[in-house]
Amino acid sequence: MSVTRTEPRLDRRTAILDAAEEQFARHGYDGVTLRSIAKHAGVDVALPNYYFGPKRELFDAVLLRRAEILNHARLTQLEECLDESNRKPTVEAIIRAYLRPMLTGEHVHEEGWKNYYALIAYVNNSPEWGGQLMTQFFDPVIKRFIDALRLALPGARDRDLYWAYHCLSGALTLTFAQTGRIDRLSGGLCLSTDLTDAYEHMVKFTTAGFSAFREPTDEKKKGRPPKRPS
Amino acid sequence: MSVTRTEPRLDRRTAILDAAEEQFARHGYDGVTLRSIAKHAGVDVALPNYYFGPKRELFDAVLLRRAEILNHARLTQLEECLDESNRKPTVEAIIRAYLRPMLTGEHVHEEGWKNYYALIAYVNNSPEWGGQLMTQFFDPVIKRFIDALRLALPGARDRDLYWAYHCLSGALTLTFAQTGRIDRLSGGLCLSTDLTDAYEHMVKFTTAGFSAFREPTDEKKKGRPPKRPS
DNA sequence: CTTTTTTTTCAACAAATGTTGAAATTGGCC
DNA sequence: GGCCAATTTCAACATTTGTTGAAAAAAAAG
Repeated sequence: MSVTRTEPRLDRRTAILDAAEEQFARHGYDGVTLRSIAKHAGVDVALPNYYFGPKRELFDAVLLRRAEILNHARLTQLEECLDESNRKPTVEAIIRAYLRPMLTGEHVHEEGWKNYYALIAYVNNSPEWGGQLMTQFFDPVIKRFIDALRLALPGARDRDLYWAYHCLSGALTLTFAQTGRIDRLSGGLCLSTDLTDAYEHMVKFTTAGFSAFREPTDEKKKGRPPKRPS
Repeated sequence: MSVTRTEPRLDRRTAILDAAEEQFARHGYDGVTLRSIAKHAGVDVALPNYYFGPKRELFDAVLLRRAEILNHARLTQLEECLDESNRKPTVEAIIRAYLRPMLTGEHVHEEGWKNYYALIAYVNNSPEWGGQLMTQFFDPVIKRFIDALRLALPGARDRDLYWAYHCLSGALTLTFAQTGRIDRLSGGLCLSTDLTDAYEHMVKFTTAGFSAFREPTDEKKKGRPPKRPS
């Protein structure tokens, strides 16, 4: 029952998690077999089942492992940003707090974390699990960021903030999907592996995007006078 | 060799394509079996192979079927926008030309097209095929849009435009993934199925995002915000 | 040491997978 | 009708899949 001592069984366990993380991120849930995971982890086929039960629960375990760490890192950045600004944060500062842990954090060059982020990109865009899993693992923290954005954009409607976050989330996850598309499209001018470059551009783009909702515009103002009594 | 008359063989063929489209969009390439496709199409298991060859070529056929139509619709909108503006288009007009066919076009309520868009969302974020397939099917048209954006943002660097398009693409594909996440996150305030609402918000967000690159900021000049002349 | 518990291996299971070749059916054309 | 080609069905194939139970090995405990 020792805690600090490196228990040998954990080596196999984390090896399985690491291998599963990489495989799931690369090929998706159905594109991966337990046998390939076991082979990459250097263990027997039956071992994943011994530790994690059925395949689906192994998938959840992979997702859960780093979720808390990421959430904690984001919340730390957010509170720091709120404190420094005396609870009057700028939009850019909030977005940087949100993106920094993933794009310029300390573990940004660790292969394991990159695989994890790619996996999140897969999950976020998956019609099967996107809604359920992202809500379960990340939305509590996202709500905190929305709260902060309300402070930075007092005029904006909630609906606008949610849609804006939707855009931010889509851009971020596409970045981590690491498809290499932007490399080809730009003829090598942009590198999908250059996360620092991606970070600066995404900050600028999404900050402007959020700020566009600073004051709510009349929704239906396309040549027809609004019928709403206001 | 008649053209207009509905040839009976085409019924089975398109039934297979429709079923494959829906299944692939919902579960991804590896999450779908030829048997489930055949069952949904109401045909024998061997028929997909007869028409399209191996599974992977059926997948490509699904992707290809509507790609040209979508590309054509987008180019039409773009040229219209360029003509109307005397080759001095606004950013917003270009973005609307890009999004309109998918979000407010005539076939926006056809189930087949919605499935197709969800499939593109899947492909765009897939590390396996994202780079290859999106480049092959869509990037020629995207380059035309980048050209137009250069007209609208003469001061922007090309690298900025590519990254900005990257953000737009990520937001758009997440919209079509139809995960329902924004519904839960917003507590029902936003509906992922309300494409008109998504359209207006994405236009506003991404227009501001692109416009943020109107003048290139000095890359390494953190403490000095540039003064916009206006 | 012995005993007990935990971990790992091994072999095998039933079910499901993509694919194929031959047979059966259909439809068009003389 | 008969003939030919295109289409569809059927049955089966060799693999591969996730999972399991028992045996073996390793580790921990006494």
